[in-house]
Amino acid sequence: MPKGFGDFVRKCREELREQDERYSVRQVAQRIGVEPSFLSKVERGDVPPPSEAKIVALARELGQDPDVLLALAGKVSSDLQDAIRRRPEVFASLIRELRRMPDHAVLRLVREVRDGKW
Amino acid sequence: MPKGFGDFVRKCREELREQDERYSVRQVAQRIGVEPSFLSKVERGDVPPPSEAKIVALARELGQDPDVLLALAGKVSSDLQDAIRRRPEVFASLIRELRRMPDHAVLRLVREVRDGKW
DNA sequence: GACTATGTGTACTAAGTAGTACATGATACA
DNA sequence: TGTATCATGTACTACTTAGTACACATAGTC
Repeated sequence: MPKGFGDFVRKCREELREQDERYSVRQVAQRIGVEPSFLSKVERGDVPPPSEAKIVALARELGQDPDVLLALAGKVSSDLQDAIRRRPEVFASLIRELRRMPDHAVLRLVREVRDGKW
Repeated sequence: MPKGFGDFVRKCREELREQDERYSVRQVAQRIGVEPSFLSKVERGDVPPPSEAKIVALARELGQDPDVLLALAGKVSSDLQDAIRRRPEVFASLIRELRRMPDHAVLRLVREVRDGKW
């Protein structure tokens, strides 16, 4: 783990804390359902990032995109994995094809699909 | 694991074996770099599917699509996961958008991208 | 100056992952 | 009839995951 996860979480939490006392390690830990010492170690990169469920809870708590936080933790949301596993050839070829495309190209694709031309 | 993985591997291997003696548990195990007893247990669902590397080697050996075999094992190829992790928002929205689309729609998309219209 | 909250250090654990090593009994063949 | 090959059963292990439990030192506060 390239240590980005813990730093990011700590930064987010401390920023929120400037406005609201309820964003201490202890209180956030309690709200997402882990021990304070564990969250402390996670933030300092002392232990690897927690499970997907806790990361999603943390993202909620910090007002961050769960997929981004999961990515920082080196993970991919299990519902995305499910989608790929259900149709491996299709999604594998799609992702490999788009891997090297710039963001705006992929996003244009998303919008076209969403606008029902398919 | 819904037990499909082992059965599928065994079926593939035994089919190949009708033509070629070299597809015994022992010899295949040796070629993919595991103990025969381990492959035997894998095929019978006695233990969970092996690591990604072994599954890919097995797919090669059996002439199967690695992504399909990985999917049967409940996994997603790590290079696909990497692609998603590098741009979580983009790929997450893309996959969630396409999740409920029929195969032919997604494949048409793949072809259009490949044909450089983007 | 006792009380409380805060962040952190130490020690431990239960379950899962990914196999190896070796022994056994059956089968084939020469 | 030995020997080589086959599939499989039993036992064990090192590593990782995902945390808990509790003690500790510090800082504010009533």
